[in-house]
Amino acid sequence: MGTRRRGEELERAILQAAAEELARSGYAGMTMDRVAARAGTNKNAIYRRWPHRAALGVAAYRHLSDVAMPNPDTGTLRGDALEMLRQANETWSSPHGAVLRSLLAAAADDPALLDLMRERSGADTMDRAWLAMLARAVARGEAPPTAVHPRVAAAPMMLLRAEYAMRGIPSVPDEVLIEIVDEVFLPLVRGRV
Amino acid sequence: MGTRRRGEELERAILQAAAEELARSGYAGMTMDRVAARAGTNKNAIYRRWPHRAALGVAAYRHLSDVAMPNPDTGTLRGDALEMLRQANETWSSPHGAVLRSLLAAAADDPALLDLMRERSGADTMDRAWLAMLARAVARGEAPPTAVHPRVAAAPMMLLRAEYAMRGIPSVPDEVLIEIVDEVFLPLVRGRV
DNA sequence: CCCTGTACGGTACTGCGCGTACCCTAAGGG
DNA sequence: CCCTTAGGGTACGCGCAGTACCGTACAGGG
Repeated sequence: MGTRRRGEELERAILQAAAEELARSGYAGMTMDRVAARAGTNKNAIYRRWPHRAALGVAAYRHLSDVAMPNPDTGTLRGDALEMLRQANETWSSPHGAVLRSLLAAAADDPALLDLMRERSGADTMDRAWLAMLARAVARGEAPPTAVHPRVAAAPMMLLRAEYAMRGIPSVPDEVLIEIVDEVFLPLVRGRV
Repeated sequence: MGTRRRGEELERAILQAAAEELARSGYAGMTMDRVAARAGTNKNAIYRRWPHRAALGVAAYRHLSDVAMPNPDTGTLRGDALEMLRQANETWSSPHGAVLRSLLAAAADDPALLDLMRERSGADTMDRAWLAMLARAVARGEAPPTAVHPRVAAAPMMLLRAEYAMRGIPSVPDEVLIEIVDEVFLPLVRGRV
């Protein structure tokens, strides 16, 4: 048979297959044999590139997602915060987000996965976006300067994440996002004198 | 050999063995074979009582834990909140908490486990304790009446939980608890006018 | 244009863990 | 005292991670 794929081409095929398996069965259901079969190759070619399943999982996730970091500027702190949460909620509810959640869940029992996820998680970038948002609010006189604080910036996303962890999974209703902003985030900003 | 255990006695022995395995290796590392061996019996006796590993895991967890709900009354809102967080942190850092976290992690991939855990999580009781705490602060004139709100009450524990999810595992340092109280919880209470 | 090293493909195998089947044997109630 | 019931011993079947071996196509240098 003429064409035997090599190098880049094969690697893309494997990542594609792994991503499809992730989307279909989650990380727990992604088996090396099925990935190999779907890619039309065998486990050898996979293990020659990634040392274990966790590495492949993270690589496949990276392959299908280049998440654009949102940076809304609606003119009000409330509008910006709500927009950030809505975009995050949308991302995490999507099939793509299901993959991410599945990886995060698995990471709790798999230190290798946890390390791999931490660097790629984009949490830092997210925090910076929130801090920038707060700085703009301060510049507008909408918030006291003391509101620009890492814990304040990280709180809303953490609450949203905890909401996901508590409910089964699917999607957090918009009312919850509004409550997080109106009952927690804005009072918190206001209270930091 | 004269004595062959039956019924209640055997069941307690199995649960005890399962709890010890949970404490030693977490849920992911609790194997049916080892539980059977430690209990001095075989998998037959286990599967006759619980349909699958998840059921045994939850049953074993219940067997070794009747968590006392803390209800501190230090005289100040700050003292109460810090005490609640410290006790939660201690519980979750303990072997017992490790078991709980391990079960929760596994629950993300195992719907049966998730259902079993939800009823036993004690989240409601926890929220009530925080609301009572806030009500006392209001009575002392330490907080505005509007601060008594479910989202406010739930926020600190959610932040602590998110902190656990982010870091690898072991224990959240006390400084973080203090920051959650001083930089988030108290300003939040103050800002709810 | 051949020759050789390297990567791919095929396959088989170890090790482990869940869940099941089968058969023998001790308990203990009628 | 016997007969049903439940425990004990053991051996499976199955699926999956990761490894080993070997033959073979491909690329690139001579």
